[in-house]
Amino acid sequence: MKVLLAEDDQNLGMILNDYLTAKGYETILCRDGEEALATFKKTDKLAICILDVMMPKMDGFELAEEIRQLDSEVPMIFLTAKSMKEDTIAGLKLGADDYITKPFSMEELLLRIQAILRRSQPSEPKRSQYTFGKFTYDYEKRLLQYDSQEVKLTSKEAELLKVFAQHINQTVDRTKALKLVWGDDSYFNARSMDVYIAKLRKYLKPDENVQILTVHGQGFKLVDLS
Amino acid sequence: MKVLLAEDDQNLGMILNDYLTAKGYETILCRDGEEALATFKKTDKLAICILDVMMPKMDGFELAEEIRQLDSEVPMIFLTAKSMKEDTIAGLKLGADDYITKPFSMEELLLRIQAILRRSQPSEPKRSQYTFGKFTYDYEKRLLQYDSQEVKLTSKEAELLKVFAQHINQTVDRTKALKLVWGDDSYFNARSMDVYIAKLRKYLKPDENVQILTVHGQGFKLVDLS
DNA sequence: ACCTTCTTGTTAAAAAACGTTAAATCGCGA
DNA sequence: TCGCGATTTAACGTTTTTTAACAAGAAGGT
Repeated sequence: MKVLLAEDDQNLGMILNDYLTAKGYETILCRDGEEALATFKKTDKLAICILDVMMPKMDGFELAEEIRQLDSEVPMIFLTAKSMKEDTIAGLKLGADDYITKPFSMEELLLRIQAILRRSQPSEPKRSQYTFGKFTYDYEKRLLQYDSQEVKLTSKEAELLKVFAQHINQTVDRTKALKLVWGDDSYFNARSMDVYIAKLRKYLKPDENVQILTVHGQGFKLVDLS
Repeated sequence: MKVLLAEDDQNLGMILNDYLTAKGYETILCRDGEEALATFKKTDKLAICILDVMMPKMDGFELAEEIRQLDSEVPMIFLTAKSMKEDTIAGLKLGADDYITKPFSMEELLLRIQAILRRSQPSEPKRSQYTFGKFTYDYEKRLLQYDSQEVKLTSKEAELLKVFAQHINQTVDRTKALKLVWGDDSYFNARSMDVYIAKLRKYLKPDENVQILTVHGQGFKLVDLS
């Protein structure tokens, strides 16, 4: 179980790191917000993020916002210096699942982590195989199958389809998809994505119950109506 | 899913409000017992009430009693200042479903809300198909059908029609519709909505028994007279 | 009833977003 | 380096949404 730990205080960082490691978590400790964001982008299957609010370069709130853009599911816990009401409000608006004020005991933090993970567990496990309509899509193999037909996808096609498959029947924001697949959302990447949307639609044509709908001004939605 | 929130502490009120809103609930925050009771009376389909015990004008217990008079079903959770045994006992007598002592984590409250809602409502499957008059409307497919005709709706058209379809024969406030479809209710969005109302009316013309009536100064109402 | 003010209806034009196709460029293995 | 598939850029077409302007309707005061 991977835990992202963003804490600039060397001392507290080490303590948390050691404690959570001892409890069986695989922790990744980052010393500032930017480092944490970079780590988040390149780390798969993070179970939870524990973010200090006060950090150099990028504070916990900015960090949380960026992370939410990339992943609307991953739970986050804030570490706040005092019981600052504004802090907790700001944090909760960003979709934090909990917050804990310093000083706190390790047990307390652990309990909250466990409580949150217990709940977020039943949310579908990260697969690499998806089905929608009459299709089977294997992300690892980059293979989209229908009846006995199969199409080999390129890496961008595969990444993009994975994003939609993971959010089936939910609209995925353009910027979110762009950040997940292209890393950032520039104008040209956006146009590039439009081209790829067209490609995916072509692949999905054989089953009319599966469609990529566009939500104008917002994003796209892979719907399965079968 | 509507949640009535009765909490006089401005700060905690906002935190709860924001958190639950972020989690997808439609919260209505009231600052005292009387306001909460008034709100309860005029609000339809409340899923659950979260009541602070200590409040001005009317405390949580009185409020609970009044609410029970009006609705013997609606679940209630009490927020108590301390782990006061008498409080919890008194509350439970009034038909409370749960109580939680301050301070508590958001996570904890959410879990309890979910637990109660899970058992009080076998989670009705969310429809995406509606019928009114001779029409069939499928929100997911964005398809409005009449006889053998069918119209493909744009995303805004689809969203707006869904809002009306979900409140058939009830008037929907302008601001409510605006917030649901456009995200906020600015002047320009309001004018935009008027344009869309016209579009929907055009689509609905084939069946004169189905109409979008305007409730001047308030909103619109989709009526089905057949 | 008449006037005023505010709200809503209607239509057209402007602007923004998205779709499609093809050409240009990139990157990598032969 | 060449070739080739993958990806990006460009150009142009289409659709959706917003904005504007004006007409019509409703509400309230005199």
